[in-house]
Amino acid sequence: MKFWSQTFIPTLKETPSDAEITSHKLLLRAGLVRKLGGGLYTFMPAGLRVLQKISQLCREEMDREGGIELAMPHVHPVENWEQGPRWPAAREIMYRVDHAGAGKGRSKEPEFVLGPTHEEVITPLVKSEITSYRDLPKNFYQITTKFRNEIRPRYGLMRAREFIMKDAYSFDATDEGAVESYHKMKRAYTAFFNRCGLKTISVEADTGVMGGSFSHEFMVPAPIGDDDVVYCDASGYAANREKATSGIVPADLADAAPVGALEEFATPGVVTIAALAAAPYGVPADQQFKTLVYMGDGKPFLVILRGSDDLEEAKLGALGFQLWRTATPEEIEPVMGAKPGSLGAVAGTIRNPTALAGVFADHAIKLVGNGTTGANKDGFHLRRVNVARDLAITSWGDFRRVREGEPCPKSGQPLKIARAIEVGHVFKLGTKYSDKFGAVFTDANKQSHPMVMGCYGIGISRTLQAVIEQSNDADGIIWPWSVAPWQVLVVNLDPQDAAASEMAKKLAAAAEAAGADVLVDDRAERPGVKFKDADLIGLPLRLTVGGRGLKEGIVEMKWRAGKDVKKIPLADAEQIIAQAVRTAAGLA
RNA sequence: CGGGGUGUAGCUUAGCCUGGUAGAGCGCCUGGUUUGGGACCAGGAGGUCGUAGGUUCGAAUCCUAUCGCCCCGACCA
Repeated sequence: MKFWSQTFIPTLKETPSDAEITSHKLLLRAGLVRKLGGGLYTFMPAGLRVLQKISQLCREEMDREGGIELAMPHVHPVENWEQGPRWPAAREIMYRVDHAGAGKGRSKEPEFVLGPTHEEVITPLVKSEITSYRDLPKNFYQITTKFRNEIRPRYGLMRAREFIMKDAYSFDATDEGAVESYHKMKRAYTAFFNRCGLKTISVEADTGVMGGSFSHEFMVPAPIGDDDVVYCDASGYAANREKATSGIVPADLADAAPVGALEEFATPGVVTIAALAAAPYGVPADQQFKTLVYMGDGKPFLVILRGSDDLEEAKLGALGFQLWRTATPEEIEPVMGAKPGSLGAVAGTIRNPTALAGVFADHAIKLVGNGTTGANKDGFHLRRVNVARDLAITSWGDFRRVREGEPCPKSGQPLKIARAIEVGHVFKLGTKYSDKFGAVFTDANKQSHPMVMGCYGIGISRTLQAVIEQSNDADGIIWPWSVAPWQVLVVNLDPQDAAASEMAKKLAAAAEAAGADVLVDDRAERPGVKFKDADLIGLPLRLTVGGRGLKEGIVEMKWRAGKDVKKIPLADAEQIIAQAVRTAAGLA
């Protein structure tokens, strides 16, 4: 048992002004963390306990599915990253570490980076250590601090520069094996989040910088989330908005026959979809083609969408570029022949079509059939543009952003969209990393193959905050039994009184013997302060010992999540408490 | 990086517009009274007003720059 006076739980009556969301406020007010700088937090004693409990649950679930724990360095030689498949994209989020005296030496400046994840470390390791199919599959994991130079740290631990993550890497001999490893991890994640008392939904996700063939994210629905989840209750379809599709695009290209010859018309000053939709032109947005110019690994390419649709930028990842961004007007004009606002993809109107890396069309433009687009001549547009006849399309894809209410691709029912926080992510990577690093093995037929990989992350510190975000009330945190810093709080209202202190210790010992972690509030504070703090720090079970109760021959028992205060007779108290603890632990 | 906001005691903040010796509440220290839901009385400590320039007889207040932090957008567990 721990006495409050012997540890350090600096609670705050007032909310620090730099916290905005509930969980961040409670982290600070309950004395769980303190800020060092933007996205940098000290875990205070109680916060550290929660972190350790969550880590332990994670460890147990990983081990259950065959995970093997190890610990890799935080400082990585930059060469590992230069060799890896995602250096151009990853370098921007990595902190660089130069050794003392860098730049003074005669040879090339050694350079290190702080690890944002560890594919570039584990893959070379496995390459040199594992060469036979007999040693596969393997799944290595660790729970460590990760470093990312976040563009914008925010919401306390939700998006930090330095955070705790569980990362795992699976290596299989076959694709089927990799799929099996992937499902084991999905299972482990589901079990882990359940044990943390966290309601999550798993959604299809974009693979992003990671690369890889498919992935799922574990999301906690919350209005402050960074992601939009698109879902359908009827079919169970759920996907990150970056990845989500809708059933809105059934049209066949053949249905849209040309309706006449192309015609150019003057549109002085019209540079937006909305302006062309307004009088005097009156071309509805969904009858326009929107032409966007992007730069992919240094070369321009076009994306064509319905005028009424928005681009979902993450979907451009399917095009195979390492890096992409919107093109600047200076880059656009020499290629297209016009400034943004008058652009189009009609073959023959593009000034320098050979400069383009491709023209990529969203399926939804089939719904337009014949529409209006820019003439690649400032102040002019073209009408009666036919998709099949006039547009110089390299390939088709899904690039549009899904909107709420569009039909579900599975059930046809209206899709819903909700904000959510990503707390876990599983990727099937394939051989992207093993190819790059030469992580190969020899099979039974003496043939050499690249290992098939997967990688799996859980934001441990983020999970901690997500639990608070999901489990609190106006008075403070309501910890689930499984991750509470302590599970039982014995409030001694009269710590100067020997009998009360004796009883408090006795009850604490009984709870502890039954398997609970116990905190005893022995501070010389007024009762009001102690009750307020008890609610704020949110331990699941509260026992109250005071002179008044002792005179009556009772102590009080109250669950943080409930309202009832039970008076229990002193004679039965130890037994009742032990029973309550066992029951709660059994539920956890 | 773009847009918006903000910086005054450990915390929450007033004062700034309209320049004139920096105020309060909480917390902290001392003494007393209290004692079952953030007590009361009396006394006390604590602030180069983010930093640097400038304007002015005089700057927390006006101007410029700079830094930190918070919020909105693009990236991530």
